[in-house]
Amino acid sequence: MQVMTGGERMRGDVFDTNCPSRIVLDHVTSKWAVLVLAALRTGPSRFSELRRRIGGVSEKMLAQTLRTLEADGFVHREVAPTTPPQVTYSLTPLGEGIAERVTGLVDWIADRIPEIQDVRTR
Amino acid sequence: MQVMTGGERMRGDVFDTNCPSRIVLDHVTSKWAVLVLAALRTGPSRFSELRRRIGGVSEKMLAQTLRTLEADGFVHREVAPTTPPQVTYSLTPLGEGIAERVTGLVDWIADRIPEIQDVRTR
DNA sequence: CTGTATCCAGGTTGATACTG
DNA sequence: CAGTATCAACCTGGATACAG
Repeated sequence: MQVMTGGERMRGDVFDTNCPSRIVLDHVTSKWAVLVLAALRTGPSRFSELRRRIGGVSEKMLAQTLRTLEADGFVHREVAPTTPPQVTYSLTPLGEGIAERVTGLVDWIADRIPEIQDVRTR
Repeated sequence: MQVMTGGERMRGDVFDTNCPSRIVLDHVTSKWAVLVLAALRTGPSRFSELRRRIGGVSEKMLAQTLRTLEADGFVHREVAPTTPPQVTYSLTPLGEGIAERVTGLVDWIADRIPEIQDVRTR
């Protein structure tokens, strides 16, 4: 935790490293969140189904990612009171918006990978 | 480093955690890269000027971030052969594209912070 | 099935000191 | 001015075991 000692930077914009926008940005661009958002764009999904579709994710990280996205209002969690319990995750309207943009950014980059690789070799 | 043991996931899309797009996404959405891109959108800037404008960044992290962005082709580094040396950083055309989109994403999120905070308190 | 708790290795960060 | 080198501290993430 870093303390602002003076009034040197009090704007609420992107230059404030700990502004809410930056925190949410980190959430939605995190390693697994990108994949969760992409997976949920095709429709609601259960925990174990997500775990299967997103290869390599641990239970801990999937649960953590889903909790964060839920807290931010991007993902809806629906528990069916059965035994064993069934939990279904889906995108909220807000979640669909962010999912579209995040995957859009990934796709924009993907389209330019040839150019980027080109620079790297030069 | 994780090894793919089978052919279970060979697509080149977003579901491949280590695909080039994801790597570049991590670069440009990293803590300091977002701020560097935002700072450079207003025009070329020198090392120490960037350090002043982006409060809290260490020399090491600024240098590291700039080297990564340069390697990806988003930032151009111009050295004037004077003493003391003058190094000027600027966005490449590719860099302007990504800067626009990254800050756009941050702004999109910023616009919805009220909604998000609303969910958090509920 | 859907998680939570714990532990630990590895990577990332930042302070500091130093160089050309 | 514009960095690089070094090192300790922190944090993240994954494996494992366990619980409701």
